[in-house]
Amino acid sequence: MKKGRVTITDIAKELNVAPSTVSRALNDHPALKKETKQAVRALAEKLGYQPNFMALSLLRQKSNTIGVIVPEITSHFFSAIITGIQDIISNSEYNIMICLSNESYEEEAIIIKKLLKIQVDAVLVSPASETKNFDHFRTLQKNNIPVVIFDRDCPGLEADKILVDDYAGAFQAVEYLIKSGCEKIAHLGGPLNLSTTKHRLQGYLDALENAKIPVRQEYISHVKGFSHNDGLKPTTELLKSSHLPDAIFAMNDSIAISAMHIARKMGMRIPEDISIVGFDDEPHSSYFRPSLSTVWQPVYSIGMLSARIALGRLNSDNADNLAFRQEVFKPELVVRGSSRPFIVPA
Amino acid sequence: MKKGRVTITDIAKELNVAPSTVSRALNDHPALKKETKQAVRALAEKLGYQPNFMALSLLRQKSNTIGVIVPEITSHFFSAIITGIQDIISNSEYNIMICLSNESYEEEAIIIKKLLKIQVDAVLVSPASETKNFDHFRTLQKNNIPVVIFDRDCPGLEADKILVDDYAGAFQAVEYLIKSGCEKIAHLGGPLNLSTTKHRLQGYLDALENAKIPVRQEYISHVKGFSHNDGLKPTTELLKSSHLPDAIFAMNDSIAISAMHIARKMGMRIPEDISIVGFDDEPHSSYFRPSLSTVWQPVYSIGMLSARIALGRLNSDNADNLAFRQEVFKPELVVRGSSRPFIVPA
DNA sequence: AAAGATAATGCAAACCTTTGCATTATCCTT
DNA sequence: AAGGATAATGCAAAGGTTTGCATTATCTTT
Repeated sequence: MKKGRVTITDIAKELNVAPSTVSRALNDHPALKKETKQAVRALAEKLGYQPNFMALSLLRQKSNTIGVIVPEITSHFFSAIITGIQDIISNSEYNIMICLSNESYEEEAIIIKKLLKIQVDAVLVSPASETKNFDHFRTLQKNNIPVVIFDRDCPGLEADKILVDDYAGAFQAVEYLIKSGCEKIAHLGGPLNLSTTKHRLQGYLDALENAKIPVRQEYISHVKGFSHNDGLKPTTELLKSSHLPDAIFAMNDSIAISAMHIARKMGMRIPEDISIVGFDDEPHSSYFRPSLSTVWQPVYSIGMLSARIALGRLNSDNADNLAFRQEVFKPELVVRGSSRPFIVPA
Repeated sequence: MKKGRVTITDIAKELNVAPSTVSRALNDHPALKKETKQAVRALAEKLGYQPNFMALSLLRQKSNTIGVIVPEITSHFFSAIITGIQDIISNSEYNIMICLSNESYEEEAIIIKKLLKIQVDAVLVSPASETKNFDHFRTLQKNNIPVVIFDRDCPGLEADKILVDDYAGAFQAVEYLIKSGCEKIAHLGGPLNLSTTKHRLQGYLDALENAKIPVRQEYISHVKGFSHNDGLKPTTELLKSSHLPDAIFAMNDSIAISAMHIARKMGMRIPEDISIVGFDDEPHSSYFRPSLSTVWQPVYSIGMLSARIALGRLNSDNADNLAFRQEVFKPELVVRGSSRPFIVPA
């Protein structure tokens, strides 16, 4: 008995042919007798031959692996994007390697070194909230590894980008709040160096200005994290202020939920006393009471398109000179019970 | 200029030594002059030498990759487990490859073929709900790939297993409902071939029997999926019945949430008219109103332990003859607002 | 200084597959 | 039947690294 896997050489020996012949038979090379091909294939089948992936990788200098870097995976937002990516990539010859930066620049840099080491063929990345410098992404590009940025933009970095029009989403949400009669609209925002939260803030500001409502700094707070617990303290402080807001536009659903929680705890009625609008439209958001008004994003599509673009870069030979693509998805306001109704006039 | 990456041979040529010497220098082989080592290392550093991962893989016949198969990733449950796995593996020499079976046996089988093809060193898997036959996992084992099963058991399969005592969790939950005064307790269960939901059902049944409460078949329904929407119809039917239950024990939080939703829609008060208890303790569950009583599971620990056990198998040489480990975590009942209070007598 | 011991390095195979080029076998044509 | 054309297959390198064994260089000892 031979040890280990069946190799092309095993088949060659048994058939008294050269390994190259076996290789050609399995790859359907034209200059080969039909009988030879059939004999080789039959034996390969019989022995359960499986090509050695590592040998192939070494030969082609190609790992057939695509790296995906996300800040975290426990929120629905990123897990849904990843599902979209998976669904596209799993139908290709590539495998994906998911890495978590935990919103840390340092971890992100380490991940990139790791991906460089295993020689991934492409990288999809949504940068950590801490990340301000993008040279590590440029390092990938210098090594001829295409980089696709999704959701969170990297200003100044030349790369394919799949983004969401956070500005428009925020503007729309705040405009709606204003039209529904709110005047004292607060914003629970996120880190300022993150494109998404920065644009949401800008949308908020411009919607106010557009309606000639003066901006009040005490209505704007910047939440440290992105999960429920992170929103509790800022909301509490906001609602303890002497100038009580009549609406809160939160940077995401989790924060909006914790705002709802605190507001109710303080005896406020939603939406009668205060309207609350989130961002993301997580699946459970519609099950809260009242159900959460929010801004929907096409998460699954973001994932799929990012993956498709990466595959496109990998499959076309002239990929390098192709201009970078930048796609911006439109989010959509979903009005539910946590904000006052407002019927758009015909 | 040389093309492509710097190799060990490039360094060797420039220093007029053999590639083997360079290799030994970089690996700190004892039989090498200090000066040689230093010279090699200096040049390697200067040229930015990076060992070729594929060549190493080929040589060692080892991909340094661990496959992880989960049914889905959008629920908090699996994404938290994966985070636990990641946190352990990322500190090792291994990389992980996450694959989604979408609860499909067929996709699971395809994934395993793929993992076999890329020659992963180990596989962590939580089988799809459809999966009844485990031969594909045995195929992995036959190829000397350790398999670690987590959360969902595979009866009859010999492997390392990290499970949760779903039976105890369910029993505890239902026992509590009984003690809090509920008598007509319904169960929204899952697929019967899944160990987790089967054990939860059994815990429910035994808790009733233990309290001498007769089991009523019309109180037991089997939900097709695991997400909010899947629970709507079964709950509606349950609550339309002439024998209205005074409690619902749902197989997970999402289903419990949709049960809460429907119950309230039908005008029932929670927990006055009906108590509702879930399973999983997802982060947002405590933010619902009323907050959801549920059974907490140590998701992160499940992930970490699974990963540790896999690494253990890979690192010990005598791994094969080591007995399989089976660890069963204890879940914990978390009583919140969706069920009637009950103070345990001292 | 020569022999023997030891330290330092080189050679080549191994891991597995593909592929350009060389070679051999087969066939056709005159 | 011989020459040339063509069909079929083999050889060997390449991809990058490690490692057992062989070899060379250096040192020690008498």
